[in-house]
Amino acid sequence: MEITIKTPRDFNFRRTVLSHGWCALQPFEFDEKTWTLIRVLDPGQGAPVTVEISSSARAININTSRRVGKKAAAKIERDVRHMFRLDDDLREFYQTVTGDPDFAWVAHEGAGRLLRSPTVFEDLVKMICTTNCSWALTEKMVSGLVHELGRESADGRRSFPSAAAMAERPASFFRDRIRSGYRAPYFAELAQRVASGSLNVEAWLTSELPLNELIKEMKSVKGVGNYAAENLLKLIGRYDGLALDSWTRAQFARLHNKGRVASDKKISRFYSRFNSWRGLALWCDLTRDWVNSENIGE
DNA sequence: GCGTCCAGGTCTACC
DNA sequence: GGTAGACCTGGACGC
Repeated sequence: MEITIKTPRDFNFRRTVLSHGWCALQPFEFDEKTWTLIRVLDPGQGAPVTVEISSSARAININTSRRVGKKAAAKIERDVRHMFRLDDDLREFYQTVTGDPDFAWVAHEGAGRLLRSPTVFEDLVKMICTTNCSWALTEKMVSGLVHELGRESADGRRSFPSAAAMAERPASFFRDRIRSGYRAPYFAELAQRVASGSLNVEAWLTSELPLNELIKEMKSVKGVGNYAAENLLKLIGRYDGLALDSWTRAQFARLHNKGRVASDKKISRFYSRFNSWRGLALWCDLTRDWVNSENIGE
């Protein structure tokens, strides 16, 4: 079964898929030969569905692993729109960067839409998995969660586990089976809070809290510090924070400081001209070469 | 084979 | 409020 979604004029499928590392973290799978993003989605009723997502002229095409009803199809479309940020309005951002010769390419290529998961919960858990470890360990922890606790689609692939599924497991499970180390009690506590309803992380998407209060709420989740909170903010559409980490600092040094370590203040000054869009400007700048000139187009 | 370092940080105790 | 030290894992590296 195929579902087609029209895309905005300034949308770039390839830039969005490769906007950051999420496309390599399960349940996402990226087929670079066919430029197809594959993952399991929970349609809300019945078994999970595997979707293969590709693009054509001004459209995203979704192939589902089985036929689904109207409600499920609508849920899948909502999830894909959410993941690819199709409803994000980046016109102000593009106007801002177009005035700068070194950043005009961002608008020209339609960069700036950061791929996200269908739920804030999934993004939050994954973000904690990226902290203080190698990318290989991040992949190991995330795939462990999917394989141990995800629901199975007909083709054997699995969804990302729900908070309820994770809440059924003790901290020892996350330590011994997921190999998440000191993060294990954090996952157990987070899943309990979300599953019980005492913490509604999905509400962050539409929160009208001032930035500082929203960050404070995010940091009430153990394992979430400045880096994780600022990256989560980017995924809910707020780009004030730079989310500096060892990789972004090294990349900035390479691109803008002749290979020498730059202070965080210097990095902050460099992007300050982009005001509330500075976090997104930084990310686009440092990841520009992730998509080369040969595969920018659709 | 073994020890050390460190990676897309965070938490806590202490000052 | 600022900071030092501890915290898990696993791969890379030097010996």
